[in-house]
Amino acid sequence: MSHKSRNRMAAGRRAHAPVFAALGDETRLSLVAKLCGGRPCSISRLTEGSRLTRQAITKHLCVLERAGLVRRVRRGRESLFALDPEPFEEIKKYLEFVSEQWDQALARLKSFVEG
Amino acid sequence: MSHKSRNRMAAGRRAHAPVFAALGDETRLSLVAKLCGGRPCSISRLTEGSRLTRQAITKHLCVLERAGLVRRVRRGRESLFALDPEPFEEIKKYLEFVSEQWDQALARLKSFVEG
DNA sequence: TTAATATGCAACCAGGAGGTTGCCTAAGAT
DNA sequence: ATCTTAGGCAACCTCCTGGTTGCATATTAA
Repeated sequence: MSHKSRNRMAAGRRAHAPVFAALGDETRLSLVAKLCGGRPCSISRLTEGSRLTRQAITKHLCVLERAGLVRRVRRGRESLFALDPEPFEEIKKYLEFVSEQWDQALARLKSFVEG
Repeated sequence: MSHKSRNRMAAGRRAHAPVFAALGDETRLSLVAKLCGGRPCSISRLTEGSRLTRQAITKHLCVLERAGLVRRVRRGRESLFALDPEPFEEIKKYLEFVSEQWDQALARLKSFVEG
């Protein structure tokens, strides 16, 4: 692997780790699921049906926001949150890259064994 | 959305959250990157070039192992670790599902506005 | 104006995560 | 048999995380 490629991968790690971390929590995954509906939701609305406090949900939303997975826009007295699909696409590409590397490595090992 | 579908999604969250969490750390992503090479690596080998202790790396490997991202096999006095691509595929599918839901929701909103 | 709703802010707490050190055991190498 | 290397185990520390409660503030509704 080239130096450039290695640096790119290291940069990718720094960028992707927070996104993975933000998704690494059941509560936050359920928030993401609710926001998949397409229409922005207020904090109160997102808290409905949860056993957690509004503040707990707020914190989780902040985590998602810091990771860029969600955007907040203030409307009147409420904070509306909506999904941002871009980071999802990013880490999907990253996972595809990992799979690809893995497959190529296996192919090399196979040809080495056979050759 | 149907009840079945909702239950399936909740089960998916329970299954996927730990995987995302395991990937939500730069050190562990770099370990994954090294293991993408295809050949199993010992703990000492994976520690080489890191500023962390062998024990720290061991802990990270245990996290990856608990999440199913990595498999350990003992050979002589060393523990060899290899990637398991299956969980990667799983969360990739999950991300694709999220994107899909999002796109469909957007399409519905669009037709609602236009109609 | 007054009441109700939606949110923000801060303090606080328990537990877990990431990391270190020290010591012990097992397996190769000489 | 002895030395060296790879790894496991446990204690310990610090900081972050997930969660709570209490109170303050800004809108909206009556």
